[in-house]
Amino acid sequence: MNSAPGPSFQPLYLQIKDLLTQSLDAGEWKPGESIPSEIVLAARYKVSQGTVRNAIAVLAAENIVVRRQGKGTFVATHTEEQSSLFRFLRIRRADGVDEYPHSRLLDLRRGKATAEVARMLLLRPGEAVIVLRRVLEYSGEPVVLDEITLPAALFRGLTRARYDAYRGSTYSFFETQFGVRMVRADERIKAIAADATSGEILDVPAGTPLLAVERVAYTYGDRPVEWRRGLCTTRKHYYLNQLG
Amino acid sequence: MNSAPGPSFQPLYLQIKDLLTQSLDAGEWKPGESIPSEIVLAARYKVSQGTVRNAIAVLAAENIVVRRQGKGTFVATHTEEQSSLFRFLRIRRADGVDEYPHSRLLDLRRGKATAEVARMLLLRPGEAVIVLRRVLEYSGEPVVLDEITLPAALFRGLTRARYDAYRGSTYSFFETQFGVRMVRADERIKAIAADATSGEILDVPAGTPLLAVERVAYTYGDRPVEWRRGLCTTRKHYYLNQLG
DNA sequence: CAGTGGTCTAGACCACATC
DNA sequence: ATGTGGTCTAGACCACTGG
Repeated sequence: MNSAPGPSFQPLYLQIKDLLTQSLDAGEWKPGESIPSEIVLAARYKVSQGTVRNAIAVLAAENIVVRRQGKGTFVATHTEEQSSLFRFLRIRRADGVDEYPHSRLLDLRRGKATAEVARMLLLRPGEAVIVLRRVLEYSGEPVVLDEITLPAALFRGLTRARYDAYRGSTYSFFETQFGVRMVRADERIKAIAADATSGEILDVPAGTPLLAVERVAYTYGDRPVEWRRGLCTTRKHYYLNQLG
Repeated sequence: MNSAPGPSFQPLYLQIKDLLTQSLDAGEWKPGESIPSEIVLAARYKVSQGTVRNAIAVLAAENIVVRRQGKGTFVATHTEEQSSLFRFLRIRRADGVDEYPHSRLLDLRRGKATAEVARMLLLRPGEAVIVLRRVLEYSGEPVVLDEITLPAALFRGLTRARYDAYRGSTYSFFETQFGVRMVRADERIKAIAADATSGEILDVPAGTPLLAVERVAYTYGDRPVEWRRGLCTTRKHYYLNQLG
């Protein structure tokens, strides 16, 4: 069933991968659900099972889907899977204990995209955004002060009450409540001095060195949908990174 | 040619991968050289070409080898390959220009492993180590102050003169001069204040916030062979990380 | 041209999960 | 027992490299 070379020079399995990605993006299969079996997909796309396997292998390597022997292939989710709980959270306790922090929302406001945010999120300057400020607490102690900027168009109905009512990680919240699934992010880290405001919130003196972590997060198709800046005390915590 | 299940429950291709890793570790093929073709390896190990492909695919995913269509499969190296120039160097210029820094060695001394270093490098406390201090300069400006601790047993003959004489990255130096190839590293990042010494070297006032990046680097078989602590000014630079 | 890795297929069997 | 993904094989052909 080898398709003719055609105008596209992409290998078949990457074309299949793109088709699967489109279906995922369109919501044909939702996070946590299983996608059709390899045999069914092979019939659907008129290719061999091996080619489908190859396509799915790429999606699995990108953490878009998760394969479970004997059960099926599932759309990855931020909701379950402790394994990926720390995929987008690199702050760890210095004493080595694994702890997932509690989030406390400080405020939520609607505003217009600044030039910088508009550039990062590919919005028009002045386009409507939602800005959340929150604190991440480990064992009750404030450690991270986050400012999260979101395109309002994608997060209609996001209110303080809904955020507070949700149990789970932020990306789980975005995924289940707004259908926006984060698949990738870039971070830029600097060291800065705490100012009066952030120092007070994080319970450190002004001037204390903090990690400043700026993040752009992307959904399917490399579309940026979140801009974030976190200030983090590293008195009892550190940022963990694995270089492969 | 399916081998009997045997006492090992590992799939064949992972067993092949381990055999290849052993050969790499033993220096049968050196960095930059090509390994035998898939067909030759399949004959050598009495398995099908597909199984060898699978084994090599894992090694390629771990950046242990590099596959080049039409040419062969090569042992990855820190010496060539601009693509991997920044794999272990995450500090970038804030203005976006790609620049590889120049290294200036401050001093090199021999000493004994402290308890902390011994634990990190799996040495006996007091075992001989070599400690390098150096500055990374971008466009002539000091940006990173590194302290690098190495097990003396693996780096015999490492002298200031040899370090200064070498042209290329540090890991390229280790690889070509001492046969120690880094394949993986863990980093822990904190924000600290510059003290008088580091401030002077990095040309910032004491108290300036700096990134403190601690690294343990590993060679084949997850053996730790380098401990490093870098202090980095983030006035014109940042630490880049990609979360996948 | 020959040799390499890259893709695709078809089929067999294994390991695991579920009923 | 059935269905899933995981492994392994054998063979064909494609795309790229270099003599």
